[in-house]
Amino acid sequence: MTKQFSLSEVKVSSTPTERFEEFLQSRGMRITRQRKAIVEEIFSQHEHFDAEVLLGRLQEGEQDVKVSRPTVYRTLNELEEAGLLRKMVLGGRSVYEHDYGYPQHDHLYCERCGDLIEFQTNQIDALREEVAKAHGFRVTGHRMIIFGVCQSCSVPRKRRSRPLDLI
Amino acid sequence: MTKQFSLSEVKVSSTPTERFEEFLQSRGMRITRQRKAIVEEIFSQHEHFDAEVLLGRLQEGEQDVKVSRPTVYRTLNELEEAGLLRKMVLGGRSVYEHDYGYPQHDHLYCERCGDLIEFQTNQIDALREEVAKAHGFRVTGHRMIIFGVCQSCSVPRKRRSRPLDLI
DNA sequence: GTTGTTGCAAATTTTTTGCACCCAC
DNA sequence: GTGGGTGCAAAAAATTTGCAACAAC
Repeated sequence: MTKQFSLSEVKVSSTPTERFEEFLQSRGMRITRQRKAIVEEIFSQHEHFDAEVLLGRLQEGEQDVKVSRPTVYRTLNELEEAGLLRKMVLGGRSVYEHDYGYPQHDHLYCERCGDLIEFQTNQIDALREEVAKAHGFRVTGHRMIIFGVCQSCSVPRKRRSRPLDLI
Repeated sequence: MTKQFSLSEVKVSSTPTERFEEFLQSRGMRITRQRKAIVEEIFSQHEHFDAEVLLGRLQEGEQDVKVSRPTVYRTLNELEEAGLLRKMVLGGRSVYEHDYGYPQHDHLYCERCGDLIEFQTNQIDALREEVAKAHGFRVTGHRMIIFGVCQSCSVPRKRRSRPLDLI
């Protein structure tokens, strides 16, 4: 027996693929080989990525399914709508990350090496609600990025008499 | 006497234009009519704007200075570097706001009407430092946007039995 | 068989760049 | 006068779209 639930029971989807397929079905959209390939590629590893990187991963080697650039873009939008991906814009391109089966978090962004580090704190939720209430807003989400320089990038190579940005 | 300080005293700039000119001089860049026109147009009103809107404002009517699109983009970058403007990306385009002589704040963004509302709280600074310290980050700034639906957009036209996103 | 989906090529949108002429210093 | 700045046109980069062929239901 490979499944825990029989067909007549209420199905609680556990994998991103399942959840995406439910989303598609609920909208009368089709489960295609391309969409399957994209979701599986995305959730095969937990990293931040952009459309171009994903396309590269889908096209490298001999894949059984061909996926084009427009389809990648279209499917990324669908996955975002389905609540499986979160999008943010960094340096002019859209960067995605998993937003399913993964705790809510925010980011530290190193302006020097581009590294994106996740952090989590419960303080943001409270703040979010407080602010929203004060303005009569109904919150659907938030995005917070702290910009700066990460530890390894701020290790000085040589002793400097003045910081870089004053030169 | 129109100035409070003599030429030999340390100058404390008060207007955005002055500050930008100091920035330019410190970099060996020139104070041109175009750059002047752009700064003055931007700081003549306190609103969020994007490159296209600004260009429109600079070109409408009979202006004494002609400013082209590339110059607008180049100057916006300079103003950001000078610390006079803050940039954020919303809906695929860069949106700017004043970042000089104006208190630090963040935004509520209405996903329905696109309205951008400023809010301020001292809680974010503390949070920022706390998180940064924990990760060995040197913070240079942050950006926080709360997404949702504003009060006027969430006023129901008719009584609905189910929320929109379930249809 | 219908109707949504895909790939292709082309279009769009936003922003940047090369370069000859121009002007601030 | 000299070197940075500007406008123009063109390029670049990211993303979207029209459409005919295709495939999921």
